[in-house]
Amino acid sequence: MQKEIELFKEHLKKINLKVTSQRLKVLEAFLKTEKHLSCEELFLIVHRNAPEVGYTTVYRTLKLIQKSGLAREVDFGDRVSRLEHEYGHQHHDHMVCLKCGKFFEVYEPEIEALQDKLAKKKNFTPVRHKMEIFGYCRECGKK
Amino acid sequence: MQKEIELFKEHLKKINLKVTSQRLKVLEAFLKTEKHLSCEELFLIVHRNAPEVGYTTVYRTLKLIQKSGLAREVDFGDRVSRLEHEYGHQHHDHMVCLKCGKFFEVYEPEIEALQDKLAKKKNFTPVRHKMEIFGYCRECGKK
DNA sequence: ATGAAATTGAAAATCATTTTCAATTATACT
DNA sequence: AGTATAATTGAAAATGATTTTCAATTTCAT
Ligand SMILES: [Mn+2]
Ligand SMILES: [Mn+2]
Ligand SMILES: [Zn+2]
Ligand SMILES: [Zn+2]
Repeated sequence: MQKEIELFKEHLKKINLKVTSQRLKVLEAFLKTEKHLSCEELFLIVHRNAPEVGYTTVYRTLKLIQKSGLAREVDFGDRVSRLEHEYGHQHHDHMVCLKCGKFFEVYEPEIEALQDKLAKKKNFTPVRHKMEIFGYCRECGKK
Repeated sequence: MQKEIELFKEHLKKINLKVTSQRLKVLEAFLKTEKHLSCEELFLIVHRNAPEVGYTTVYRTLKLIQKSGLAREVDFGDRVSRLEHEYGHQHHDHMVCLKCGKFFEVYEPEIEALQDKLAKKKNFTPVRHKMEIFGYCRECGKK
């Protein structure tokens, strides 16, 4: 976790932003929680131990965490932004159950390779992609 | 276009909803515009010829158009819901340029097949999926 | 220590979308 | 054709996530 905190501080320095206790508290709460967190969920976690940190600051800090490369946004189509760990985590995509809402992380190297190939064929320089398969999980699929 | 209108009317009948001039006006505007339209964009188009149709009705009708199978929602990550034609159109995914915002429709059968295979492997029953590749288009990629 | 520049949190604003509700309209059934 | 009933309508208000505003506070290079 120290490595991540250092990377975050470096990122702040690089863009002339200041290291504040609020920002560190938000970052640490994010790092300790290995989940796909919405801003609100993270605010509630931070708020428990540090009620002095405002909602707005959590929002703003989450943007910084993303930009520092420690997190990426995931979008399950419900119009709520969620963050997942990026640093030290392999890229992956998701399958989302339309009934119970559970989701599963998936990674298929063959698909990843074909995506790059497809982009190249179209003279497109890929930066990132998003793939979500919606359907019914093992339990919910049994009708 | 008549075929689509018939399908829409059938869908309404099936769920005991009424055929109204407002709904037909919204549908026709959608069918005539082969674009990835947001609700607001479609409202403006409808409004030109039929200022009596309200914003809310456009929203509500778009939901019906989706449910009738004539359109599907696309999500380019900007928190705005857009609809594209579904009926008579092959499924496809998108590549979105991070610089100029242009997007391209892509279809790669090998990827589609692997997605299904992946789902099956996880005992997941796929219903639909979404794949977007973000990056730089041919023009913007040249720096 | 000092001061310029950045940060903060509360409240207000924004923006897409959804809900509410009283007035209007479509449709099934005389 | 007339009527009853349930659905529909549009304007306005509500919602909910996110963003902006701003005066007070804090950081950090000097
Ligand atoms: Mn994940
Ligand atoms: Mn498309
Ligand atoms: Zn499920
Ligand atoms: Zn471009």
